[in-house]
Amino acid sequence: MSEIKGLDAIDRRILRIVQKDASLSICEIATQVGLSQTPCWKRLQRLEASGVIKRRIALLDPAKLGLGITVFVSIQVGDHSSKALARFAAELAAMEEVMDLYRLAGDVDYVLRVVTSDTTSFDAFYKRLIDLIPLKNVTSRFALENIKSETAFPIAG
Amino acid sequence: MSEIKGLDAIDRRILRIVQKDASLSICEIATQVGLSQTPCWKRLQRLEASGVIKRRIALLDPAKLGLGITVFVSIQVGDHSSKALARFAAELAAMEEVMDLYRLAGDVDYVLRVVTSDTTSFDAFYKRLIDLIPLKNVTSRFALENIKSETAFPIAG
DNA sequence: CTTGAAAGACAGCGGGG
DNA sequence: CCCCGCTGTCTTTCAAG
Repeated sequence: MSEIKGLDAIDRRILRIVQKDASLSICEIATQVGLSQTPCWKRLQRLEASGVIKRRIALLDPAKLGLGITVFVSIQVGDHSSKALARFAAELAAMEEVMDLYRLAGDVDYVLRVVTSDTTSFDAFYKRLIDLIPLKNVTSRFALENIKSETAFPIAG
Repeated sequence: MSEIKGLDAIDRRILRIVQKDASLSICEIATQVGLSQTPCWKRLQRLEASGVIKRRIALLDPAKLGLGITVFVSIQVGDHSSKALARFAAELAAMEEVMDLYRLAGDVDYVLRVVTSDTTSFDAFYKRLIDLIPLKNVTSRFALENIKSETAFPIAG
C-alpha cells in the first residue's frame, strides 16, 4: 500500500518537483521523471484537475517586505458556545496579519501565526484581537529565529 | 514613508498578484497593474534578482496526499548551552515531518508544526524527537481544524 | 514610460507506432 | 507508453518614440 489515492510513483515524483520549483518547464520535469513531454503534461493536467495541485504561487521574502515580526498567539476562549466561536474564527481569519489559524485539541483552543512589520503594529493587532470576544487567556510568543519554513509536504513512496 | 525598501506602488501590486497566483502570464499581470508587457516583465526580473521573489512553487493539498495530521509541538529545553542547541535545531530541521520550526522568546524555546499521515507516524516522529537531546518539557497539541493557512504576506501601501 | 515587431521557446493538441 | 509535427500563445529582446 505505497499508493496514495491513485498516485503512482511517477505522479509523486512530479509532485515532489513542482512543490519545490514551479518555474520548471514541462520538458525539464519530463526529463527528470523519465517521461516525454506529452504524458508528463497529461499527468500534470490530471493532478491539477483533481485538486492535488491547488495552485501555483510566488514565495516572497518577508524581511524584504519590511515584515520582521512573527508571533505565535495561543488563545483559550472563555465560553465555548459554537455560534460565537464561528464568528470569532471568521473575524480572525479575515485579519491580514493572521497567516495561519488552527483550532486545537487540548488546553489551547486556537493558535495563530501573526506576521507584522514591528511591535507597534503587532500591538495594534493585539488590541483588535482581544476586543473581538471575551477570552480566558491569550499568550503571545515572539519568534527570535525562523529555523525552517517549509511549504513542500513530505511525499512517501 | 509608504515605501518598502525601494518598492513603489506598482511593484507592490505586482507582488500582491504573483504571491496569490503565479500561473498568470506577464500579459495578464501587466493589464492588472496598468502597464504594458515590457516594463512589467522588467519589474518582475528585478524583483526576482533582488530576492524579493524567492521562488515559484506549487501548493499541494495535504489531505489528498494522505497527510491528515497537523500537530504543534512546544519544546522547553533543559540546558541552554548553545553548542548542543545548534545541533538540536539542525537535526530537527532535517526531519521531513517538521514543516515549520521557530525559536521563541519566553517560556517555550521552540515551536514546531509537524505534518504526518496518522497518529502512528506522529508517534514515531515523537520518539525520534525526544531521543535527540534531554528536554525539560514537550507538549503536543493536535490540530482539529485548519481555519486559515496563508502564504501571501500582507503588503502595505 | 509607451508601441510594435520579430525570434525563439513552449504549451497544447492531433496523428501514428 | 513513445515520437513527430503542427498551431497558437507567451516570453524575451530589440528599435523607436
